[in-house]
Amino acid sequence: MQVTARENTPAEQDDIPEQMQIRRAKRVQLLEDGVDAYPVTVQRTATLKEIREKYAELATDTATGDSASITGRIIFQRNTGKLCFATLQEGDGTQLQVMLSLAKVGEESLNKWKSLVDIGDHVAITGEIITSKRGELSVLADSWQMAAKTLRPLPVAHKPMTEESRVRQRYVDLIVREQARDTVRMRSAVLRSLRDSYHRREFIEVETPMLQVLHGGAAARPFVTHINAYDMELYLRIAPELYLKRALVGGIEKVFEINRNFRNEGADSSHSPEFAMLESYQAYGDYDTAATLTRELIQEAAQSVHGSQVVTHADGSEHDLSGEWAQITLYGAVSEALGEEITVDTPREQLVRFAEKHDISVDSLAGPGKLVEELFEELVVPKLDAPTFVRDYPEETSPLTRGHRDKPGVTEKWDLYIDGFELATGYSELVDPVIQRERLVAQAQLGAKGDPEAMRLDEDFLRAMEFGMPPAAGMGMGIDRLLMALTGLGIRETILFPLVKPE
RNA sequence: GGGGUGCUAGCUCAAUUGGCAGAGCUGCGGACUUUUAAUCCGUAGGUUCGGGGUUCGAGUCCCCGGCGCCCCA
Repeated sequence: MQVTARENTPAEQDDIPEQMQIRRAKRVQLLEDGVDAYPVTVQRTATLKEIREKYAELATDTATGDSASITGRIIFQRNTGKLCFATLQEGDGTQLQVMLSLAKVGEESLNKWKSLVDIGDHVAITGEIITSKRGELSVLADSWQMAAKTLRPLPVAHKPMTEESRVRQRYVDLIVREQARDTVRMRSAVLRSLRDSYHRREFIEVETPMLQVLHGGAAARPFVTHINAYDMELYLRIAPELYLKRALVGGIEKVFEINRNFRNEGADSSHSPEFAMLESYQAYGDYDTAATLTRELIQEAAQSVHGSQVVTHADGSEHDLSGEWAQITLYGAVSEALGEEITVDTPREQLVRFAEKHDISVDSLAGPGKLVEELFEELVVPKLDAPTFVRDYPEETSPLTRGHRDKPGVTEKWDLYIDGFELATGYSELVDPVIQRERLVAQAQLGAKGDPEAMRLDEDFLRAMEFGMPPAAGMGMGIDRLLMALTGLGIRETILFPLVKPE
């Protein structure tokens, strides 16, 4: 049948590719035949998955006598003269073959199928459940109906799309690539596992402000926005911490939040400007409590999505997350890497010499604590593949953290590293409002000197602290990074629609 | 921020020193009642990311811009 593009304007014909013009013409042809190319509903008595499960053991070349109405997107077509095959796919990727024969549907219906149906279209088929002579489970159509005509051709199913195309047109990626679909489902399963784990431990999930008058709770550059009603600047939050602590003051003793943070910094393969973050606080816990909880959350998530605490990454490598995890101290690890003992009392000049010896550039404003962390990141972090808690960070770099109960100069803080990147951090929280104020004032003074990452003074937060926050364990974990640790994927693969610059 | 590199048909990719812009799949026409990325025959499809320049001639060389990727800071 000759298809013409009769209802397209000349301008459209000039602008759009030939294959899209043809598909538009097929849509018009359906309408002229009195057929809705986008019916409000079609009959569906079974999913493809249900049929696959129910008839899994059907022998080759069998007619069941059972009828079903199914729907799906066509992903392959194999047309012969009087018998047509197509492979339908539904949302979870389940596929099922349909067959249309001249004998069953008649010449006119078969010709319409061959001339108006394309790969990518959603169709509805009613017919008998059979197996073909090659043994393929199929629905042999008595009738077919267009469910939704696709106007753009799908990419070649057996050549991978470029990474950029996959990210920019995730909807297409999801149609053609199983791993894209699996990743969405795995992320959902991980989030459900985390929530289940918290609920089993009687934590309460809350949602704290994402639009904030003051940004705080972390050292990061915020996104700035404007509220017309008050005619003032607002910030997108960089962390929920200061509000979750207010909740703790108010008596919500076990609290967690899973939501988005926004940081106006670099965007590359491991940093996204918006990212999902988990934070939780537990009254009368400390950083050891938080470490145990974090390990269990991750192990339970691994168990629920992989069925094992030994997770298999996309590249086939196995990573054992089971059992107790290594615990090292920051100063101990750096000392070992340097081959010389360093402590909180090691003078800055000596640390600078160590840095220069290992070709590590030094920020002229960096204090000794910051320098030790930089030495750690360069010399130790790349080797931390197995899950490792790194403990006891310098007070200088952790202004919201309690000083260590035994070791002067360091704080009760750990960072959790897996596969060489930082996945989570935990604290014995600082609850003394006087010390808290001193440290926040010092931060605000840094901000006044031009450090864009420094925190501002949040008087309302300090007022809350002055009402008394119980001793508490705190923990924060990047959800996107947790997905990376469980799958081995890049961050842009774990986020369904990552931010990309417009084309 | 610096360096390198890429952008060509709907998709994935070729194109020698600067010399007719191609292939596979997809599409379209035809054949085929058991295919599995069906097969066979025929055929269409291009602002080579955008703009400027050099040249008889630019996908290719130069300049400016856009969007990626890699490395470094």
